[in-house]
Amino acid sequence: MGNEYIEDKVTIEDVANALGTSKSTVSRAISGKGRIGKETRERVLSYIKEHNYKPNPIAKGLSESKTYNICWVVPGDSSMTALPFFQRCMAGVVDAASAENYDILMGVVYDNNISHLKRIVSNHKVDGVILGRTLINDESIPYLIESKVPFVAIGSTDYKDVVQIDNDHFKACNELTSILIMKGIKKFALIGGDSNHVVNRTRREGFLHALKEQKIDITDDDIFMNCLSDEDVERATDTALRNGAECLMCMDDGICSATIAKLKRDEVSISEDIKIASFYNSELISNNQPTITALQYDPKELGINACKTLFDILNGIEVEQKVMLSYEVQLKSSTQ
Amino acid sequence: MGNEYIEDKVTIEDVANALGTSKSTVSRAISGKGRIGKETRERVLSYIKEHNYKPNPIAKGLSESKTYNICWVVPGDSSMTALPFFQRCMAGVVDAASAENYDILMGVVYDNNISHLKRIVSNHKVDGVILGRTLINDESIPYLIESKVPFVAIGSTDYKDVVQIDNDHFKACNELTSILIMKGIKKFALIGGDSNHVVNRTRREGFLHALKEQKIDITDDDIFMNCLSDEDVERATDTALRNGAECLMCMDDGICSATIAKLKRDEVSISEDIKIASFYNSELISNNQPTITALQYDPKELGINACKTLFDILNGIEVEQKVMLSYEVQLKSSTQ
DNA sequence: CCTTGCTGCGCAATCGGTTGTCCTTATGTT
DNA sequence: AACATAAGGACAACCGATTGCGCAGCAAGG
Repeated sequence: MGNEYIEDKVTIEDVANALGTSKSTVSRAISGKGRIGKETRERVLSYIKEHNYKPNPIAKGLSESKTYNICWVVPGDSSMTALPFFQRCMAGVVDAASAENYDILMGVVYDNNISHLKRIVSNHKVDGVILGRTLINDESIPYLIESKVPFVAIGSTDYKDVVQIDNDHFKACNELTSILIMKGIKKFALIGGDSNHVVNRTRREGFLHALKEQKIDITDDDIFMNCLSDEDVERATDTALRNGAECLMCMDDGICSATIAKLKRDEVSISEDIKIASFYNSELISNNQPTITALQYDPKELGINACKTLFDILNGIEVEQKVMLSYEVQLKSSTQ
Repeated sequence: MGNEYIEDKVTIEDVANALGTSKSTVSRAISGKGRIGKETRERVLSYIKEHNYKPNPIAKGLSESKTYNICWVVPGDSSMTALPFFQRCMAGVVDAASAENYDILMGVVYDNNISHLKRIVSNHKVDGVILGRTLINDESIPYLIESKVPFVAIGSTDYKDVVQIDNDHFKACNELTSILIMKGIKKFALIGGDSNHVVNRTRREGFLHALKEQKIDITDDDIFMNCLSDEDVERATDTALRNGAECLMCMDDGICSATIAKLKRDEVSISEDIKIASFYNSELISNNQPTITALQYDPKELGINACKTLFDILNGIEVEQKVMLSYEVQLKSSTQ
């Protein structure tokens, strides 16, 4: 039973015996909580360091009712998680969690099939949950609320009382679009992704809001949502060009990358024949020639922020219900 | 302290009290181990089901010296993990682990910086480790051996006594190349990825072995390793074409996808002007027109297999030192 | 000199399970 | 009827930490 590799595991009792003290003294020396002599404390700490003792988080967790684990929920369909955004965001979560001696447990949900998440939460395997993205009718949110597990959503949602960390996609897309309008563009097309994702809906709204404000016309024929494959993007691009679009607004880096490839293949010159902008910048497009006008966010920052916020909640610290992180508009040659 | 959401947690003692039995009886009813009456067992089980009691894995883990967690080690640089292969492979690991009530803890390593992995292992947070890929001089392997934690590597390695699950890349690449030679191709070029990855080195060797066997010449000028960016691939493609290559062998789906894009942009007709094959098939290239000759593996199977093998090790079951999973050669129009 | 108060530390209970041991019954054998 | 045997279940120890409580020792105050 158990694993033999733990054979050389040092317990708090071993340390206590070796030092001729009690377990409580060792525990207090480590935590710094409770009353303990300065000298004793240092003696314990130096012994621990030397013998490489690490408290068993399982035992620690049992007595503290903690797991020292956080569930990171990602969609199981690879299309999203494969994006650099997600990788960076997770890196941020991992870093921030590690700093608090926490680890990341993968929760994989398929669209709205949240059985894996349910198993993890109902088994009490985590202290909190970070949702990697939000859907329009996200079943995981009501479930998490009902189960009372603390959680933070990366992305926005209409559910009430949900702590959300997000970039201000509405404002960003609105601003970028407005700038392009100022530059004289009058006919836009939007090539968008899965409309089931909140972020995509918000980006569309920010975009449309700018058009409305500046009284630029657009019809549904110029809006191509749910472009999930390269073929979808190609079809959308073809139609948009035929409809006389002056500028293609790509909803994310994946779509933009596919759009660029399509345009190059057709020898449509970016900036001369057609302008193009992306609502999200990443290495998928950042090395392109000509350079691409895009919105820049910091996904790692997003992950770090979400994780830190979750820790605040776990520690009973009041947190803001909704935090909007900054963004940057990067005007490049593709819209010159 | 702790989390309030656990407030409604039902413990084994609650169940025992409600049924007028002892904790041990409940425990034995659940595990099926030890002596327990059939009737009692069913009474307990039905109560548990009805009241949705789930044993606390932390407590269970403490008494069994288990964590019910497995560390899934992935490279932190997004280039690899972003590939569909990795996503599928992880899905397999998650599925197989879930089936045994195990969960996946993320271990993120940056090239050979394995501090995160070390923290997880030395903190005893997992029962075993699955390495998502192997490097030529993989520092994580000697560390894992030394720490005595059971682990399985997806991919091959020269380190001794390491349990490895892999596709037979050597044989597969050798076979595909041989077939293409039979079809009359005499001048190949290889566009390859990071030579620090074992899989890439093995694919190259399988490829070269076929050429040698069939006495087809190739020089270092026709082998382009370490193509990490699209630009690298484009440069390699240009040079290969100039050198008179008849067939471009792409080492993986990412490279192949970039190669296809480059060829289309240059209006080089695939199959007519140049033949092309990929050592790995995925949706990055599977929808292409013309269809692409490629090697097909089952990454999910790989993940499942690795996880099951790890469980065997944990359960003291003898396992094969090295398992090679099957592959399939898919001849399509790109090499007609 | 006795009381008060504080400090440092050990004892033991606790977290929620698992499992070896022992006691009580029911069953089977002669 | 007497006894051996097995089965079912309760008890308590244990996994490795944390933490409330209490006790000893010492300094300060009256």
